[in-house]
Amino acid sequence: MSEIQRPGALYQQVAAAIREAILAGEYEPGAPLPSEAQLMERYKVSRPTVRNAVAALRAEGLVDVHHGKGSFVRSEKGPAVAISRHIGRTPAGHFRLYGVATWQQAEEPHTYRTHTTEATAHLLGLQTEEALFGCDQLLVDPDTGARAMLRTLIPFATTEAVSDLGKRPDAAPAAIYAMLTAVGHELWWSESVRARMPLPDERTTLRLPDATPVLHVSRVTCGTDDQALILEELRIGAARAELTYRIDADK
Amino acid sequence: MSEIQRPGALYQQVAAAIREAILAGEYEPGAPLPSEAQLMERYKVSRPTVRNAVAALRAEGLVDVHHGKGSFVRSEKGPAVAISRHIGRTPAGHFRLYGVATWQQAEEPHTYRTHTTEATAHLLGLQTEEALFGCDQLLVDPDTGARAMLRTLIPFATTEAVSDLGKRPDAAPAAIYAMLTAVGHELWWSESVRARMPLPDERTTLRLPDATPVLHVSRVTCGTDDQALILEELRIGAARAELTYRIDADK
DNA sequence: AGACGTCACTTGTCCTTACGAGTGATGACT
DNA sequence: AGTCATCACTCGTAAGGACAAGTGACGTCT
Repeated sequence: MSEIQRPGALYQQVAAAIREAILAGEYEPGAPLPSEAQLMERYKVSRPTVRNAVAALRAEGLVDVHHGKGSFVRSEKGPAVAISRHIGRTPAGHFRLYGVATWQQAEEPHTYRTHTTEATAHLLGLQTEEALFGCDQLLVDPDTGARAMLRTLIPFATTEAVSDLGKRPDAAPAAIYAMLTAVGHELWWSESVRARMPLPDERTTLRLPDATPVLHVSRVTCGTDDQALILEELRIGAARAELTYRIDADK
Repeated sequence: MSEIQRPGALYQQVAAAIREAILAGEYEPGAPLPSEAQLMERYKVSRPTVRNAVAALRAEGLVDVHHGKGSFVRSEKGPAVAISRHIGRTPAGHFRLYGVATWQQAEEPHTYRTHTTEATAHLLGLQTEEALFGCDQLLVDPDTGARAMLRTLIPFATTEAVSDLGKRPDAAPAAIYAMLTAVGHELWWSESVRARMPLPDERTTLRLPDATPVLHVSRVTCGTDDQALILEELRIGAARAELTYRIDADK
């Protein structure tokens, strides 16, 4: 390393130098970094050290690396999709879920039967091992190409009360809400938002770049008697999406 | 590698083998993995390959490594703190922000003067380079030790209308809302939630483990005339926290 | 002109070797 | 008994070499 070494490990010094250069605008977003050979030459370090430094920047999400081409400054430009989790109703009385409503199914929905786990039972207010309808969908935003995994879990108690639902567990959320309202439910929702690193299969199906977390949203839909009717789980790459909420103070 | 090699790189095969063992419950959460030397022996690979495999599992957040001790299966047990972003009002008319309200300041708040950037100007409905009050706080949940960074940005226009606010820009959010309500505002909030990997300084101040994203919440508080009054930005490690929202359909 | 093979460049993988540094237990010395 | 040095174990860092694999351009052959 040619510079004054402050923090500690060599590769961290190299990483810090490159990071500062990026944040200082020395390399434009999308522009290529020097090749590994050039970085070895510039900082007088071995290739493993250079690779270690670049790996650190990769883990921070600052740099994208393409095999055979080079390393490039990630062009952030913020989330491409704003998913509004605010739920409105059209004048005709139909529900509108802003954002996700316009998405398209990337492949055939997969419906199946399963049962509650410890986590899902708690959210739905049921015992464990109770039977559920399940439906997994892969959604795509045609404009941006952003992908999302949507899982809908419906207790048998709900489908018994709403016969249409048992026939169409793969219906769009808005349609499901309409069915529930048709039988007299006054709906409200409870959402919890988490973020974590994707598992390998999520990385591939959502087509996630390096170092991009997934937003994991669990929405429990409740009816008039405050009983949980449906559980929806949405997973989406956080690099491309943001969730928006509108909140009014209780009066 | 002793097993049949399917995917590709050796280290990925090793990583996959360990990952499956973890997910199959072969190693309990919190239990130590075999040491690097033992993994070299078991899979007949070199140390760099073993380290590469473990690094992959680290990046997935499956494994925690402690220098001098060993590698351990991360004990997830879900988020420790549920931060309710639902805003209620006490019978006396004071605001309550569930969750964050009980947090304590970990160090002295830092107040300063700054100006709007391209991003903040858009959220606040202002031009760029307009003057702002800023206040950065580091909050700690005494129960769980979870840490959060809270930044409050207040346009001069807001402090002029609410004289108390100019004197106490480091006030707690609930107190600020009370001040705004006292001058006749009917408040509502617009929040956007994103997740990304932390920058190095965020990693240290929030004391984040490996491979944990940060949840980044931007809350714009608006008054009676739907004009933006305040921008609050909350950053918190996603491994320990989840955000919860209650949503009612428009009627 | 077009198709295709080659070549130079890039990053990816894997090995060997060596030493530094944190941790905890063991055991000797005071 | 208590204190502290030592040691064996862990992971961390760094260097060197070698070859595989993806990419794009250049040049040749048809």
